[in-house]
Amino acid sequence: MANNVRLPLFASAAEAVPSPTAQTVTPSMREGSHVTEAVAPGQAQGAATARDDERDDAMMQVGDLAREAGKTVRAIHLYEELQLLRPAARSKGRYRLYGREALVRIRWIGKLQDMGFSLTDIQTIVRDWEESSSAPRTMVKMRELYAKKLEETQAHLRKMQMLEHDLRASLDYLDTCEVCDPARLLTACTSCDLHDCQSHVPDLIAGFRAN
Amino acid sequence: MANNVRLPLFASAAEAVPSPTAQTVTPSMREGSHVTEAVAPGQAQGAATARDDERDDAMMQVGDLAREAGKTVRAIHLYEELQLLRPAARSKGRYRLYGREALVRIRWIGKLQDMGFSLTDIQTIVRDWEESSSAPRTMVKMRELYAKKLEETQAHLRKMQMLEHDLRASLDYLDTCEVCDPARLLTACTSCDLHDCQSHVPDLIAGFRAN
DNA sequence: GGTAACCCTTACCCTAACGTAAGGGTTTGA
DNA sequence: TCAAACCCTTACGTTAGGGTAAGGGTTACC
Repeated sequence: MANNVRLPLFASAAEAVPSPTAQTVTPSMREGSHVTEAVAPGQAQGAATARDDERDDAMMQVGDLAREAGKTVRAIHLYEELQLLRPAARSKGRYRLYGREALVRIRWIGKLQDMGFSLTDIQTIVRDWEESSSAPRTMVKMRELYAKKLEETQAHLRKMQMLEHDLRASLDYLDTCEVCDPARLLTACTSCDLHDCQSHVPDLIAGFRAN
Repeated sequence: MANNVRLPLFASAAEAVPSPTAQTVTPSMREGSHVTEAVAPGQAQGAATARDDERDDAMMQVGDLAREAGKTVRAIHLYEELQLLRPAARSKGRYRLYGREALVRIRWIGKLQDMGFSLTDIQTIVRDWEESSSAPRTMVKMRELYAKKLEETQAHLRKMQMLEHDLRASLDYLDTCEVCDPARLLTACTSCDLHDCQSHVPDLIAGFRAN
């Protein structure tokens, strides 16, 4: 489970506000379609199949899911290819159909990615889960994973906080420059004495001319 | 300057503890070598050329610099190719030679990367700096850049803190699993009532079975 | 029954930041 | 004067997470 990789920072597209161009965003498919329910292997079978069509669990097709999850259809296809996500069913014409848990799943994937798990890492997690032969043992395993990730996350937070501090220091430093004569060149900066903490120029400033 | 890209999280190799296999880490090159000083264009020329060989500013070659900066030689070559870093001089045999400012520069690059700037972004920054015709105007420009990045960084921090929270919640939740009977299967979890906050299973847990 | 808006599968494309290898000089210490 | 340890340039390889396009069905609605 490869660590030491650059992590996501400004990526995940939150919730994706439904674009105003799609006024008639119908759930695309009426309830009465012929549908082949994909019974999850090894799961309780005849549980609750027919009696749950009260709310908004009308089965989405992939485009709807993508919109709601703030992902692209391609991404969802990819997750499926990697066995991270399975459509709950297929329509007569082989359209993928999803229930609301798919949203939970996709958000879960997104959060894991944001924490720095690669899709390959997530594949491993999913496989481990599916091959589980003992609930508590699997849970403890997952706990360890999360515990480790928590530490990494905290380390990352500390690092980012230092960067935040560096940025603030630089902004402070640069504030002074506004009173400088626009005719001056950068070469004059070395002998500038306008800045408060003369002694140590912030790293993010020093880097500019260290070449 | 492309925003919305996944940011580095656990990447940069800090300071790279000099590996114990390299006991004889000599600065590799005696002082008296024939060296062509690369006079930075447009910089003060006959400033301090001969009278600064007291300390440890003996000119490093690329391997030394790499070690001290915790980067690979390849990375340094790349930075040079992208015009982000220039060797202070070359030896007679065309070896790159660097002073200590190169370290400042590399660390600067690293911090910018960690904040989410791509090398291409940094290229732009460097170009802007080098083409500057007014110190304060350039400084203000850089300030704006940093100000924007500070906001992004803060947003990222908030996000990561939420993830940290999610992780903690999951760890709490999973604590309970240790008292479970190892013979139980995951399918039994749906009817488990051992967890404290029964009502909402944490996202990072719910995701496991939402498939 | 026609058509716009979706969806399906397959498959090649793309970028960033290096990694790695090849073929050949350079330095330095024994 | 020789070898180990560096370094140089050039250039192709790699990985992750999708993007995009092609060719061809499906659905829903009029």
